[in-house]
Amino acid sequence: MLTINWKPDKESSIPLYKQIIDYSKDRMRNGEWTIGSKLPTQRELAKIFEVNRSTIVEALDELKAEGLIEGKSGKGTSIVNNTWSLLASISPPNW
Amino acid sequence: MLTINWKPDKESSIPLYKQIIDYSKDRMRNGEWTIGSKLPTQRELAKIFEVNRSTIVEALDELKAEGLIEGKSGKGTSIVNNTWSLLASISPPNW
Amino acid sequence: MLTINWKPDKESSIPLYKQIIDYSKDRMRNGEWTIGSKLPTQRELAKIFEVNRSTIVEALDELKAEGLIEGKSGKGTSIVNNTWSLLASISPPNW
Amino acid sequence: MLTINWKPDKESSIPLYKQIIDYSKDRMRNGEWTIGSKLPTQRELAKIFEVNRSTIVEALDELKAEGLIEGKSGKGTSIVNNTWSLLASISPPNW
DNA sequence: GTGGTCTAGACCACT
DNA sequence: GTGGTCTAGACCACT
Repeated sequence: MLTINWKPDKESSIPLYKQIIDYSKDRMRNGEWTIGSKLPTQRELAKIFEVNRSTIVEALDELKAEGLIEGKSGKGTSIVNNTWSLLASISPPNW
Repeated sequence: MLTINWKPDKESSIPLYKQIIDYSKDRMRNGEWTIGSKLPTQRELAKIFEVNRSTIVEALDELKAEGLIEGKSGKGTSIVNNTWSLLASISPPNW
Repeated sequence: MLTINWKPDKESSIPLYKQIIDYSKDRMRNGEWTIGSKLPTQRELAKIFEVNRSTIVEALDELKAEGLIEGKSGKGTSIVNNTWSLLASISPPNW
Repeated sequence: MLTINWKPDKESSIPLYKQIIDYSKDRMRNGEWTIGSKLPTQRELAKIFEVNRSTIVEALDELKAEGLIEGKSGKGTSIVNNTWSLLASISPPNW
């Protein structure tokens, strides 16, 4: 299980769910969140980040849509990392 | 009639109507917009600032509420400046 | 113009827009809000009730759907009361 | 789950939420959306129609008020069709 | 000026 | 997970 000691900035003009997405991607890029590792449950994440669980759902939805994580009902959410997607969001390749 | 060559920044995270309020207060503080001078019509302001007229109405509403301007139906809007109000919004007096 | 000195209860489990609908219907039933009288503007109601204008719009939408009020762009909202509709919503007649 | 391949026309002068209401009623009239079938989630509909979820909610609110659909927290929205209501909105009977 | 429409974002209740 | 509620902000049409 991943450990997290960070909170989104509620004063920031960047939406909470986007801050969470960015934070998660950073962790994956850094290799801190490796493929196969499991995320805390949505309820736990909500407590850790001190946001509503719906905000967590919104962030995870996007990460799922980008193929970075995978959630199976009742089995938690895991990193299925996709290096290409992450690289692409930094700077597009010039092939 | 006052001349204006400034536009709010549509990319800013500061709401358009707030940028317009701030800009107006600055002009009054600077003494560029003196008591008694008339503002362009709402429609003209909308064109000048490149925003919707409703956004102008919203900004003028607040300036009116603060007693800085006064609008009479069919007679345009004029500065009735209130130095105290403006000072107050910089730093509160310590009486 | 109707005078209002009431605010919805933000702590209540009843949604704000529903409290506003109920309050409005009560005023009409009591005959305090008579046919033809004009409501304050949506923006004023928002200030009076200390809610967002969207919440006002949501409440007025329902009253409109029930044929109790009528809103005209640029001309405000008026009571067009329908006694039958109001009675029906208290208790169904037993004919 | 119902399949949808249609989008409201953003250029139309008919409000988006009204287009969505009309489209939905047509589907029900045609018998394509049968009683008991489930609609996609509000968030999915928003993506499909390329509008904000609030616009979806506005449309569903009306369909709900007309008794055509029913939404249950955490359980999605289903068609509870009311043929009379639909017929009535095409042309009133001449009894 | 004002009602109407729409977007973006967030939280809650209930499952 | 999903419907329901609410806020803040902006634009448009019509007067």
